[in-house]
Amino acid sequence: MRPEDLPEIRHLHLFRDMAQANFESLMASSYAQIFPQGLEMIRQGDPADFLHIVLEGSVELFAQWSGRECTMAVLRPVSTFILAACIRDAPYLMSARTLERTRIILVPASDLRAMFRHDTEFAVSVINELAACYRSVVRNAKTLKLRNSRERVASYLLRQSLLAGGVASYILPVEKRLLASYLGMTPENLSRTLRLLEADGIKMDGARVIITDREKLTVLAQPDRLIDGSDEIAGQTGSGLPDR
Amino acid sequence: MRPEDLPEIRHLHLFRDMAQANFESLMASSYAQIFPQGLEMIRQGDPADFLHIVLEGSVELFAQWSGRECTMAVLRPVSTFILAACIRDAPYLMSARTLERTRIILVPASDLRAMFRHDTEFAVSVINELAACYRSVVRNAKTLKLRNSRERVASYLLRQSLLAGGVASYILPVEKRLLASYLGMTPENLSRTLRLLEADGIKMDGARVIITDREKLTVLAQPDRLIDGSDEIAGQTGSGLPDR
DNA sequence: CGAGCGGTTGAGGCATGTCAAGAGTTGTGG
DNA sequence: CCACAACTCTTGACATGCCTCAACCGCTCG
Repeated sequence: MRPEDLPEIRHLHLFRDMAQANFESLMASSYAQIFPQGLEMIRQGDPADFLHIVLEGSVELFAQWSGRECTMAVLRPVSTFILAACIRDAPYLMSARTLERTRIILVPASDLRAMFRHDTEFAVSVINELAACYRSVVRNAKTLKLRNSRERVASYLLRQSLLAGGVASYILPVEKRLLASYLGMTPENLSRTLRLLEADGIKMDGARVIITDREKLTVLAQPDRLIDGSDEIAGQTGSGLPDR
Repeated sequence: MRPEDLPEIRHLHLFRDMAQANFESLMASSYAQIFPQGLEMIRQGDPADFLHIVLEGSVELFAQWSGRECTMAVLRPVSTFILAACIRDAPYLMSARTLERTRIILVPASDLRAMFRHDTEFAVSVINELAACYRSVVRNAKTLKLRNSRERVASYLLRQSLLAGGVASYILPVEKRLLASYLGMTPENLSRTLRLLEADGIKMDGARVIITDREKLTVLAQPDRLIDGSDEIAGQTGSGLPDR
C-alpha cells in the first residue's frame, strides 16, 4: 500500500472516527492490489474474507441466477463494499468485477470483526455505515416495485443532474447497457425509453444527457426524498449507481 | 409493560448479549402499546423516534409513491423493525400498519443510540442485526430483478414449505392480496399464476398449499441459498414475508 | 339479510422482453 | 496505419408477460 493512500481511506466515514493506533493496526494487515479491466474479483457464494476499498477505477456489483445476470451497483473511489458479508462471516450475495483497471485495498474480515469489538468509535461507524447501506437498498427496492421503467429512467436522469449540482447537461457515468441492467430493463428498452423521453424534457446525444425542460421531467419523475434521497453521508461516493 | 414480556425481548439476538443492567435501563424508558387492527402506526417520512418490537399480532411494512402502494414485509412476534431509521435519526422509508390487534414495545431511539456507545456487546449485536437486515433486502432485490413472477411465486411457496420443516402442505401465512403485493404483482395475476402452477407440482385449496410434486416445483423454482437463504440468525422471525 | 371485502375469472390492452439486423465505435494485431 | 473483430447502441418486427377493468362468487360481519 502506498503511504499517500492512508489519508484517503482515513477520510471515509467508516474509518474517520476510530483511534489512530487502531486505524494503523488495521491498515498494517491490509494490502493493495491492482486488477485489470473486466476481472471478476469476487464470485457470489464465495466466503467473505476481505473488506474491499476502491481507491482508483470502478467496480460493478452484480448478481446471477439461473443463467441471468443483473447489475446491482457501480462503485467508484473512495468507497467500501461487501461490508455486511464480512461482518456476518457469510458468503457474498453478489459478484464483483472491475469496469476498468482498478486499485483495491483488502482488509482482512477477521481483523475487521476483532476491531469493532475493541474500538467503540469504530463500532459506531460500522453501525452508521450499515444502516445507510440498508436504507439505500430499501430505496432501490421501492423504486423497482413502485415505478415503471419510464419513471425509473426519468428519476435516474433527474437525480444525476441534481447530484452534479443541478446542471442542465452531463455525461452518463456508466454505459447504457449497464444502466439498463441497474434499472431493471433491457438495453433495447432503455434505448427506446430514452427516445420517448424527448417528449418529457430529455434529449440524448450519445452518452450526453441534456435536460431541455426540467419542469416537465420533474412532473414525470416525481422525485421523492424517501426514494431518491441519499441519507447525506452516503454522498461520499461519486458513483452513478449507489447502494453497496 | 408486563414483566413477562422482558424474557421474550431479552431473547432476541439484538438484546441477548448486552449487560443486564443496560438492558433493564433500556426497558425502563420503553413502554408497551396496543394497536387495533388496520391502524397505520408509522407513516413513511415521519422522524424515527422509536424502535418497535412486535410482541403479539402482526405488522405490515409498506411503501407508497405517487398514489401506488406495495408491501415490503410482514413482521410477526418476536421481532424488531425500523432499526436503521432510528440509528440514522432519519425519516422512516416505509410505513407500518397492524394486520390484527397488535402489541408493540416502543424503545426511544435516542436511548438506543446512547446505549450502543456505552455497551460494546450491544453495539456488536446491532452490527450483526443490521448486516443481516441488509443482506435480507439484497436477496429481495435479487429475486425481483432476476426472477419473473411465476418463478417468484414458486420459490416463495417452496421456501415456506422448507421453513415449516419440508411439509407437503401448509396454510399461507398471509392473505393472497398481500402476498401478491410483496411478490411485486397484482392479486389477479397471483391468482392466475397459482392456477397455472398446478402444472408444476402445486395445488391450492383456499389458503392451503399442497405440494403435489416437489421435484417438479424445485426444477422451476431453482432455490438458491444466495436468494432464498436466510443467514440463519434471521430465522428468529416466524414471518411469512421477511426482511426488516 | 345486505354490505363489504377477498378471491377468481375473462377480455382486452399496454409494457416489456426477444430476436434480428445494421450503424457506429473501440481496440488489436498485422 | 489499416483491416478486422468485438462490442455498444439503435431500430424494427414480433411475442408475451403483466396489468386494467369488469363481473361474479363466497365469506364474514355488522
